[in-house]
Amino acid sequence: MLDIKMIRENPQMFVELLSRRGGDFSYIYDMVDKDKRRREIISQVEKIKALRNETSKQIGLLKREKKDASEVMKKVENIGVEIKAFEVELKEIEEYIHYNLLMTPNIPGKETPIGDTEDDNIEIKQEGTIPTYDFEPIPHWDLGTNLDILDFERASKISGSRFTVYKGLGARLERALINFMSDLHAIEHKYTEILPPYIINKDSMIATGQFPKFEDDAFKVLDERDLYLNPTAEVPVINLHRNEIIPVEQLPIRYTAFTTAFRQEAGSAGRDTRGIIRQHQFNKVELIKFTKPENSYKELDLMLKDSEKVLQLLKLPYRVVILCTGDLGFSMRKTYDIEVWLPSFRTYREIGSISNAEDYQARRANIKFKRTKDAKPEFVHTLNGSGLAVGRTVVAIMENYQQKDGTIVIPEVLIPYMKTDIIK
RNA sequence: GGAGGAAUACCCAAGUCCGGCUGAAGGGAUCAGUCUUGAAAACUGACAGGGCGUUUAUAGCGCCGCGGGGGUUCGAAUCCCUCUUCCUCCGCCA
Repeated sequence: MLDIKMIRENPQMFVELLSRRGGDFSYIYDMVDKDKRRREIISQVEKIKALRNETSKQIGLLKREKKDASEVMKKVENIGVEIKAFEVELKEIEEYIHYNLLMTPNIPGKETPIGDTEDDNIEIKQEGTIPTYDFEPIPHWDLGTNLDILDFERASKISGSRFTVYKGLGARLERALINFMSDLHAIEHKYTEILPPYIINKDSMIATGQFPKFEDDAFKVLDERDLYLNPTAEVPVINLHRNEIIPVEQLPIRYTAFTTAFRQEAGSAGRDTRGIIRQHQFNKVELIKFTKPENSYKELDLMLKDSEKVLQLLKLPYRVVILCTGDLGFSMRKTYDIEVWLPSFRTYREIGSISNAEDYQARRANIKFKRTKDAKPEFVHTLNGSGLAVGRTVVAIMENYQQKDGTIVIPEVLIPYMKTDIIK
């Protein structure tokens, strides 16, 4: 979340920056007014409390000396009532401010281009050559059904729409990619591997920014506890350090985590209904970093390179874009999307997203570090990126490596994991 | 699922029955110093942090803080309610 202290210094600047995302943020001014009232009340209440503490101490002294304290006690009797009245108002104001801060997205960074839709994203690089075919490339859902490695019909029997059964070498391809990506990041790129819980509490969802605004996107566990299915490894892994002061020598912390992610896709009805591009359940290998503020953009670019490496090794053509303000995620200051070429779509599709939240999530999650033993704690910067979405990588391999006879050649780096060089 | 027990500062731990000189004893670890060529030992000293408010201020002062939240009271680590986590035993289970 944003810092109310900084907002009150310059509210119009925050309103202007937030408006770049689209929407009305004029309520910020009201928050600043409420914050002023909040501080007034605190000053008053604390004066009264100081008096009460002092007087109570006197009562204690008198009683210990077996003296009569009833007169002094009468004097303070009503102090509690007075405090309570102030605290009712204070609580109301604080809840208002806190809720609005939770509902307010991050301000876009300087390098985030202003725009409304993904059409305003800026392409910064293309890599790999788009393959040409002497036949009409077919979409992955047909390839998968023909090869009997993806089973959509039976998946809907078991679970419903937007679920898929992987079968035979299809299942092995998914598993091979999970291992290939995890090995690359954990062993080659030196990220510490994490295997987190997939069921997550509400505090964690609030800390990374999913809640309260996007509660509809999560699968809720039917249980008296407030528990939800993991929507992305970003949530459990950032929350590893919630309410912690990280020893400065540990920074930067780099984690990689394979998780299965679950999403309602509530706002995507009718989009990508065929195939496995958009599923309620999908696998992802994620990269997460905690850094000092001054290093976060350097680490962001390194993270982008680590993600790109997956596609380079798989020899898949892709491009990188910078998301514009209208496409930027709620908690993020700056985001790169990696988009892979899909022949049957004749376009690039998102396969990974690499973002810097700066201190936005750290402030929500209360994650700090101290430069020295006596220094004041500062918020870390949090970064997260895909490394990559596994299901979409399966799609990219199937489509880009398809042959005229309907078979799929396995990329060389995956052969040790697949124990075969072709799916037929 | 059943029956008990516990949560105090970096760690261990006293205090909780019987509320007030406990804003938290004591020990360990750590840091600094004395001694030493250096180190160890011994001795001396420091050692609650974090948030909030006020403020030019990482100075002062104040408020909060003994697992979290709430309550009783002039006053709560101590009493009451509630939640969470951990431990022991029984049952069940991959």
